[in-house]
Amino acid sequence: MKSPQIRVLVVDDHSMVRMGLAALLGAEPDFEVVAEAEDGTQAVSAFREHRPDVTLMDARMPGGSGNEALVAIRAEFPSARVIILTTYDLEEPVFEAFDNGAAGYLLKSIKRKDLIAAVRLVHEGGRCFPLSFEEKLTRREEEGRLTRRETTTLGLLRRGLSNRDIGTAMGVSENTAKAHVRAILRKLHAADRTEAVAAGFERGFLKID
Amino acid sequence: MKSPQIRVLVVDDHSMVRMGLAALLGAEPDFEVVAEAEDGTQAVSAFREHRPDVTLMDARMPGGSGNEALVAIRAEFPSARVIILTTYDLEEPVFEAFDNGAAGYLLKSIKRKDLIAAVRLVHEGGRCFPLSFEEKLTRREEEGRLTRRETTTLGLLRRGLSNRDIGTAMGVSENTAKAHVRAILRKLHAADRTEAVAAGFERGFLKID
DNA sequence: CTAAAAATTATCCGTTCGGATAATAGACGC
DNA sequence: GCGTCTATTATCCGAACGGATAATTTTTAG
Repeated sequence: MKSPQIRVLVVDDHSMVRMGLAALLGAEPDFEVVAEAEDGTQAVSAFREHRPDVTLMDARMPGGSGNEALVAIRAEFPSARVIILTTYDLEEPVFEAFDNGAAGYLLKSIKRKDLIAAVRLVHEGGRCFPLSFEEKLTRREEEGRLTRRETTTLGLLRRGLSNRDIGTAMGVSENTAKAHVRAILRKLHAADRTEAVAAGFERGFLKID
Repeated sequence: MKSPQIRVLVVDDHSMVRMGLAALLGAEPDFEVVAEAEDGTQAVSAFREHRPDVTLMDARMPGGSGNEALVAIRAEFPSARVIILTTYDLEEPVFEAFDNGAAGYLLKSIKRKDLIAAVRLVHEGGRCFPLSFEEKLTRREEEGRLTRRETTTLGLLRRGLSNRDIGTAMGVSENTAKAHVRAILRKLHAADRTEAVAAGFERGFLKID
């Protein structure tokens, strides 16, 4: 081992993805997968034990999202470099990863060459986010993100609740619920609550299951 | 090669999944990954050339779903044994795979041991579908599947169209559109069009992107 | 060919929605 | 302390929605 190794932690609930990543990265002589984890809890433990240079972590896992594990790891190790991996390019999870101090965000469809380059870049202190990310951040600032109450409201809209029932469920008046719904429609550019829920899924505010 | 090899074709747009599957299957002495493909078109070509015993194919790929490739392959090779792989257990894609003659349907979260067993089972002529599949099939028969027009209508609901606009878009009257919407609400057990769209995503009738 | 399923249209009616508008109060940051 | 953001509430009103019901035509399947 004369050249400095890049020590990588791989976190994904799918063993086939973990093995694939290990195979992809292992082909590079200066890469070393020092540990694997199946969920967020294991990820934090594994990070503590191995202190990897770079962590590749799936955005969605049973028992805590990748973003939760990211927060936990960076709370304990502020200099941790974590790249979030995802299947779909939904903007909300990217924003969360960015806000939580991720070093990068990559689609699982990335080609081997680009993956290697991204890990090297992050190892050297760089960050890698989608090309279209800047403009999305800009638009997010212009239009505003959904507030806590609006996020709750969107979750109730999805369940088919009327404004009245949303008010009851949230302990506020029907008029307040209506105000939240209108704010959602405006921010998501939706014509009605139905399109808002669809946009919620498309942009990652709402998740299946 | 004294023992008969099980020749496998792996189809997935993610190279890390292809490599992972190859690694998982390659560990078995009587398994051989004879080809890989990145999309449906390549899958059909690869099948023609290699005639694998079992094909493992991702349900969703750019340029044609796994189900489309499944139909194409089985039209040409009716005895083809194809297992559809998917990340989420959405019922509609499972139904499609079943209807199109898939030999099985597996979640990507499957453990190595179970994957091996499933491929062996399929190679021997068996079929593997989720345990909960029977009852879902039953419920599907009771409640009826969405018709072609209803599926179209659901896609327009998602876009935020009113009944009137749905009628215009489909070249029918507003009353007809309303009838389709009501049929959708009944079949999906949705209180309103908003919950119907959410159910559409959750059950795989609607897809992100 | 015939029975079942799908597609089409319509009316009535009470409920809900969404736009426009405005005001008050608490929290947070600088 | 002061402005911004969030949360809350309210009213008015036309448009849209969803339930109930029923009939006709077209298509599909056996």
